[in-house]
Amino acid sequence: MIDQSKPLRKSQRVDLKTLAEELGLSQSTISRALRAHHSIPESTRRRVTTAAEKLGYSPNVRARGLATGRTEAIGLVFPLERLQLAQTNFVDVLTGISDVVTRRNYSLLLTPFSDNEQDVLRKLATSRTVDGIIITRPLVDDPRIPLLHDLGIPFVVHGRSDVDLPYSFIDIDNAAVFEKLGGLLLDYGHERIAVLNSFLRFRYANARREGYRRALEARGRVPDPDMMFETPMTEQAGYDLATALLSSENPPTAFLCGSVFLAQGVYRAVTERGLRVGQDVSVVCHDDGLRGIRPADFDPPLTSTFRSVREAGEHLADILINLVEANGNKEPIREIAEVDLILRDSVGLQKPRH
Amino acid sequence: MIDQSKPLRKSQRVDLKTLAEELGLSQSTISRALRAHHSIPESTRRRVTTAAEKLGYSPNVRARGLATGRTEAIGLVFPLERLQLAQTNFVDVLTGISDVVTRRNYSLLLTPFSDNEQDVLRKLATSRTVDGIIITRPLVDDPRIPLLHDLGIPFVVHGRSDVDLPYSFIDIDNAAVFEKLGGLLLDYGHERIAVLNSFLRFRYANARREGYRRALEARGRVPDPDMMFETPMTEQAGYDLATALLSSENPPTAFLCGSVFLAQGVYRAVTERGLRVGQDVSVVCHDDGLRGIRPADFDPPLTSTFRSVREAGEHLADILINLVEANGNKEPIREIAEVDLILRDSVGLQKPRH
DNA sequence: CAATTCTACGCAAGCGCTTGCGTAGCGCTG
DNA sequence: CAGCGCTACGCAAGCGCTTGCGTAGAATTG
Repeated sequence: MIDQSKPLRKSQRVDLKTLAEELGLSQSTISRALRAHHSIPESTRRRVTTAAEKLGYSPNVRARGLATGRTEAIGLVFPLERLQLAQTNFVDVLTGISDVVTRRNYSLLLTPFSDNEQDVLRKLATSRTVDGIIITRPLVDDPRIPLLHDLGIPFVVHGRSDVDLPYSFIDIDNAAVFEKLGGLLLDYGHERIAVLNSFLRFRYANARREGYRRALEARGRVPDPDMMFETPMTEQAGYDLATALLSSENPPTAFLCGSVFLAQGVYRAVTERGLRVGQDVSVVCHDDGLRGIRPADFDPPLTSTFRSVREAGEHLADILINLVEANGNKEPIREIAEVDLILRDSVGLQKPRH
Repeated sequence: MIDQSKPLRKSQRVDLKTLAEELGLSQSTISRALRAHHSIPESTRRRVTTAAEKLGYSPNVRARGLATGRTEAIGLVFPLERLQLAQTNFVDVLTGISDVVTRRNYSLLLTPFSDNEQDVLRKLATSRTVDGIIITRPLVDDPRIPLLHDLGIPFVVHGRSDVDLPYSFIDIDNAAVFEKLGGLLLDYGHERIAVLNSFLRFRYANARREGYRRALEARGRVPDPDMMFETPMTEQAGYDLATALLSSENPPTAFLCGSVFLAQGVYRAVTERGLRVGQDVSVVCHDDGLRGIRPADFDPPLTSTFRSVREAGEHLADILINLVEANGNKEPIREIAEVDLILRDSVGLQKPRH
């Protein structure tokens, strides 16, 4: 344990001044050398960087932030329960964000809230803790967007909102999701389709409903309000609903689910009643590509639309950081990704009723 | 949309100076008033706070941080894959941490790394981005601990390491976990017990092995190296291993699993072979109390030791923040929590072999 | 070789906040 | 009413960094 090779005197705070004295240069030169300013010749630059390395110098981000107005950190604001719930796509989004943030040498400030989101956002923005903000799951008409817009901080939304402001978002074509999924079931002859959607206050759920309506309309039909449900996107909810519906007097022959978790619950209910998915009952859903739950592994494999929410996370972070670094000289980014409909074995022709 | 009640001129940066001019006071007074310094009378304090509220002032954390040396943020450093994997207790720990951090008005800096953890830690500490650091899953002899210790930044470890330094940690008695679990199986007469442990480089896995050894020893027996496994803590790993073992010529009659995921896999393997857990094969595990996977809901309910890893997370954050606020005038906190052994129905007497 | 242009670096003013020290002006006391 | 201690506040020096502007001295030019 006798190790004299330790390069730095322990916990002696080493700052620019120290470095400057050590090298007989001014702070400005050191600073510029470290930031690779062009006015500094390669030779001294190297001298500086090696000295910095040796002394274990790394700039005080608070001071730098004060001077530059930049933090090199972005914030992710979300309701705490999205972390608490087991069945959520949040962690997958987080993973994507986290990945890019790390790669681009930024920091990620996790900012959960319980009930006072507006305050949290306002404080995060005005305290200049972060350079930009990501928010998720926008409502149909989301007040956070005008708020952040007024606050003048770069932000990007995972999903969009029907707000007439120039903000950045990425989204998938949620109307297309339910239009494709619904259309498939209709084309297979299903007449009673249970639609398990999320809560309509969320823009994406709303769009999905509209997409389903279009699928019906294109085939000369109209929605049956009794078959449209707003429900949490959990296995249990799917199970409960499916169980109830299947034992009703006029049970659905197909289920259109907003998430894999719902579909999972529906599978369980169907199986439990001795029925067979894909034969007696058809099931489809939208798949976010979550870790650990893959439609292809269902029995039978589950037909679904697909778009990786983790990639969405990566994208969000990239867009936001670009926005930040462009310093406001950048048009809002608005991306609507296509979804793929992947046919597997969970859909069959509607059987004649007996 | 004609709303003249908007309280603040949009995005005009409002700082201490602005406030000071607005109120005809000095910056110092404003600052002290906002921090509720005793030399400021209640009356002016109120005047200041209401003005601050009205103008939407919140202090620039970078500047404050520079002046005070505090960030009011803590960092969580972890390998990125702990987020990527579906089966991990990491998100539960994170949830606990996140909860407390929010409650105590701190920020949480998520700092994943891919391969250069030491650098990340060093940079995080010396750049003064955070006031303290949480690290997880220590090795038997973990180099991060001396590093952080030398760096002189407050930190706390989730789990402990056999390093002779005064650092803070919380842990469970992992030896007791496998001693209890193993003892139970032994007392039920099992002779061939497959032990599915994590990798021994981790201190906790090591301690567990030792605990199991003690359980054996107390009953006059010695470990069978062929029955001790180091494996990822996933369902698939549990399934694969159990499948292989059950079809070997001298199959185990019991499985001691390090995690619920492993146990889940073992259940699947057992069931698939037409055997019955609790009758033909016994299974026990340690349960971290993860979201969405509860031993009590297994079929049959799974006997396990229990300690909530989410509470551990809460605890970690609390301890670290206390440490930070004590400013180094605080002895290291070392807590080793008890685990409860909860008997359910997954253990039966060893059947006589036929 | 004087005039000019670079090259390589230094000065010093912030960034927005905290805080040790100082000081008017007030009400008391004796 | 001089002397005193408070009360309520202001001054100004940082915290560690960035950056616009300035300037020696070397290199280049005609």
